[in-house]
Amino acid sequence: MIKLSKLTDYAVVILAAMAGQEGGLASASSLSAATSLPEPTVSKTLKLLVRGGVITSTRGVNGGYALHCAPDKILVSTIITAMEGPISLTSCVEGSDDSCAMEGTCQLHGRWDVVNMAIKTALDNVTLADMLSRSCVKIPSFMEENVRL
Amino acid sequence: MIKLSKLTDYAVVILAAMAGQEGGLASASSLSAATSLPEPTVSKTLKLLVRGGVITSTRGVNGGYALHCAPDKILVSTIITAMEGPISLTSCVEGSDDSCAMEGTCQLHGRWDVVNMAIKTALDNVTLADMLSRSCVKIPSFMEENVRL
DNA sequence: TAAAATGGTACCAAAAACGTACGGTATATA
DNA sequence: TATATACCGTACGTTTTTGGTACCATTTTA
Repeated sequence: MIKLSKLTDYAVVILAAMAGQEGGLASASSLSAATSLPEPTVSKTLKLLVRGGVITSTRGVNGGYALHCAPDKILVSTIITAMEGPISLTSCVEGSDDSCAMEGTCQLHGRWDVVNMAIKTALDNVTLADMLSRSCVKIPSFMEENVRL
Repeated sequence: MIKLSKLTDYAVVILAAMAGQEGGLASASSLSAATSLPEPTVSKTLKLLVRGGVITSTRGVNGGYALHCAPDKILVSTIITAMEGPISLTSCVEGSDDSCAMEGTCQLHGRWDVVNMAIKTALDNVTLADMLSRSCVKIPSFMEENVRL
């Protein structure tokens, strides 16, 4: 089904809430209230986003989270990578620890990188802002020209 | 991890074997021998590829499988769709049976379609032939021009 | 009629995802 | 300095998905 995890979906919902509120830090609990998502889940999601560099965190009283940069500067690929790890479609390419089981016979070892790069490029060209724009009138950046890919 | 299932990986390996052998039909058992993959797995994979229209099948004695068209006409998106179902990243958009749990609060219901389309477009521009070309000199079709996506 | 080959379905074990909980650490304020 | 707030890291049990296999039905040729 080539689908993303629910956590990634939540991430965008949460980021949308953060982008919506003007200024200041947002705590995990306030974002939980804003999104109607359970607090532990929100917290878990935020931690991953911090680790991925999508948002920043401030500890202590009055602490919270904030977008690391403007929504139109946050790439969807960055969000997905933060939530799901590196974007690579097959186990052949992801890690070097266990080499492909059919090393000898597999005639296209690593050729998935062609596809991986295509997807990576596609995701690099969609920003959080593209996803947030409610009016369907706006044309996402990747459709502005008559590009083939 | 946004990764494909192993079956999809096997599919490409099998398709490579089919593209490699000149003419005639290939049976599941012969493809099993050619790829060193267990026969039941090969069989299962082939069934899905037939259903997806990637290959054709002939029943009965001397039957077997054949590519539906030339490798450079077979899109990676077609292969992936055959093996994993429709390409849509989140459950929000895939089926209409269970509507999004946070219908009211989710402010970007369906906005993943922007990303889905980007990925679909990317996969539509890579063919099986692109993946099979062993010489790294060949430039995949989607890289021929200076496209942004 | 028998053999070869695909078609469809069902099942079990393994792996991954989901949701949650718990203890730790940093920081502002009283 | 004490305390409350809020992030940080890890771990655990349940549920879902995937992976691999088996079984029987159907089709076609010799």
